[in-house]
Amino acid sequence: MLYQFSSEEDNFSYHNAAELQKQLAEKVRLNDFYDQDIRIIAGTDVSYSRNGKYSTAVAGIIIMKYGSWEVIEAVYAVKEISFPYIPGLLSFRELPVLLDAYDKMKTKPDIWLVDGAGIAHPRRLGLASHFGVTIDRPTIGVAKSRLTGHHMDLYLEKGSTVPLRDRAEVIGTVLRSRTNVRPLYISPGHLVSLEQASEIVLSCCTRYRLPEPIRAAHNFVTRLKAKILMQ
DNA sequence: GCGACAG
DNA sequence: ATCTTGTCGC
Repeated sequence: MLYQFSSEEDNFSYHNAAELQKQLAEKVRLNDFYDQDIRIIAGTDVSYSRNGKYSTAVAGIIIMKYGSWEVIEAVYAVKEISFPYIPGLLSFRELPVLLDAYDKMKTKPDIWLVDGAGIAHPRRLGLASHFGVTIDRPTIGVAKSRLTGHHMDLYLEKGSTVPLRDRAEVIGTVLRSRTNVRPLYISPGHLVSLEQASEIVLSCCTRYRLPEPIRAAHNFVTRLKAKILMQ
């Protein structure tokens, strides 16, 4: 077997991993969309530092008050990972650390912004969807670049959007989160509709390209990693 | 066979 | 993601 989880027992070939994704993708729900007021929102990010064949991954989760962006809680986890980055299989690399951090949380956010794709994925199960189905909570995928699908050009003004399509199927929204910057690739992860996903992300964008929860999580893990590497 | 390719 | 210096634009 070519690739495996950090847990020694399970072997994972690309084929097996892809089949598992297809299975889990059937559990993704976008219709029973999230229809309550968002009060608490979470953002995730993972950063790495290389150690030869392995990598030390640091996953961070920031939980904040929606709108005021006041941080309520911040948790993190560190893990050695051997699963390589393979386009389409990112969740097998990042999910274990992310779930370790998740286990440390006290607060229960209404919805999650995850760094990576949701259903805008070859088998409709990007990291945000995989994570969402696993914890059975609403998630939205926020990717800084395109994994799959195609789209037209969009206006340079903040707030402009264009659908992201795979053939005839709409799998996400390309969103200009700030004027004159590269757009974000938004797709529902789990328990949110496609329309809501981009609306919610835009509502989290202040004066930066990244929505506040993701930006905070990114800053968090970046600083954490520097601190951890010093010891 | 040749490109494309989240983080 | 990470490696890396200066540099162009709002």
